[in-house]
Amino acid sequence: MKAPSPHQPAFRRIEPDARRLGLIEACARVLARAGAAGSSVRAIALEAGVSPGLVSHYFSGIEALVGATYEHIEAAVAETLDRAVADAGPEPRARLDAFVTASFAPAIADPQLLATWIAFWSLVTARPAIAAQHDEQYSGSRARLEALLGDCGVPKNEQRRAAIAVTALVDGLWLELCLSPGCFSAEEAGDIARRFLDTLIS
Amino acid sequence: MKAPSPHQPAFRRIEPDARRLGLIEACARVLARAGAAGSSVRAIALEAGVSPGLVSHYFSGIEALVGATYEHIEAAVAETLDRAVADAGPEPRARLDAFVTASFAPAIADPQLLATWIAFWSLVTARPAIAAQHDEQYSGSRARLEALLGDCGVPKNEQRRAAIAVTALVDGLWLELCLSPGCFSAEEAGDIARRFLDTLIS
DNA sequence: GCTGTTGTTGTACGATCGTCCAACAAGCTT
DNA sequence: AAGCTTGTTGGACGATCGTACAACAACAGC
Repeated sequence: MKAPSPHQPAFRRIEPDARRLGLIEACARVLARAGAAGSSVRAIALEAGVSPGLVSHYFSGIEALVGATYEHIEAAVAETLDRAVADAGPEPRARLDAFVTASFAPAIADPQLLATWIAFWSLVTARPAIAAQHDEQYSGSRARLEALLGDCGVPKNEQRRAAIAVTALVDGLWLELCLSPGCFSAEEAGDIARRFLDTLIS
Repeated sequence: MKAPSPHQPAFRRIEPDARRLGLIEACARVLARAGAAGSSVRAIALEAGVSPGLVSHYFSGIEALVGATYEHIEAAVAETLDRAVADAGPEPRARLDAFVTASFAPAIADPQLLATWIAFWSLVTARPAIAAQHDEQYSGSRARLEALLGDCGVPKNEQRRAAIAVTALVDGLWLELCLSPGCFSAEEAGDIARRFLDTLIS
């Protein structure tokens, strides 16, 4: 029943990097919509407007695709936070406040974003490569936070511990904000986090 | 090749509640070992030493089994924490310290325990019943913490916010401790949490 | 010991999973 | 315009999934 139109291409060839990106973004959308259990190769390929076989062609398996998706989303989150810090101006404490405030903005504290994290976390225990990827992401995130804290006068020998604490508090608030959005508001989460920063810096 | 021994029963009938519990504990072990993706009805039945059909007989589906497993594990965790608080004696601050310290003890901050949480979280977004179960667990946990904080002199109008903060910090530390155990130690996590309590109470 | 109840088994079923690969066609090169 | 490269298709494949159900057997009551 294909319409034998004069010459409508059945598909378009796309530059490999662009195709990879399209699959990664489709994976993120399916994870957000259907959760980890409903994110099959076929569902992702359909979302990307592509044949199922292409997933195997670009990724060694669906776990590799989830890993790449996590990496991509994490980079986007980090860029969003960095931009918020940059927009806050030169004052160190304002930059730190901007960091935690942006962590609870709608684009970040998004239940659908949590789906990608959960799918990734579910692989951390079993797959050493995924665990290494998580460690790298965590230490990178912590390093940025240590720099912000250092600018606010936190002594070097306390930066590591302070960064661990702030990361944990922000992540814990973020997680709960995603899991049950009605329990407390993003503003409240930001207030809690900023008040904690007061105790670290004063 | 079955040994036709004179009369070895092929199976034993067990009281329904005990059988339910056996399936729940088997589910927890499989989740811990194989993760959410590897926890099939067959794997759980094998772990429980039982036929696959029995799972359908006791639970409406595998999601219901995961929900019941979460409920069971969460109750066990709460009991462990309550016991630690009770063993700490009457002094309010010592009881609060015992609560956070126990939260990072090996039995609680266990990567295998995280698998149950992740499997459960992956259902929260899509299933309203699971979301309600999570909300109930969270508010119960927070209520216990509010009482401990109140005993330490935290004013009533600050208890809610303080409990949210402590829960988030402890959960964030717990999560990271499970995901990459080598990054920081349980003792360090306890120190961070107790120091945070100092700032809330003083 | 016999019988009735019912907890339990084991399998069949259709659906869906991830992976693979030969054939096809889009678009650049000549 | 013809050929070539290769990105892409689409279905086949075996494995595994969750569920349902008829047959069976363990155990209590008689």
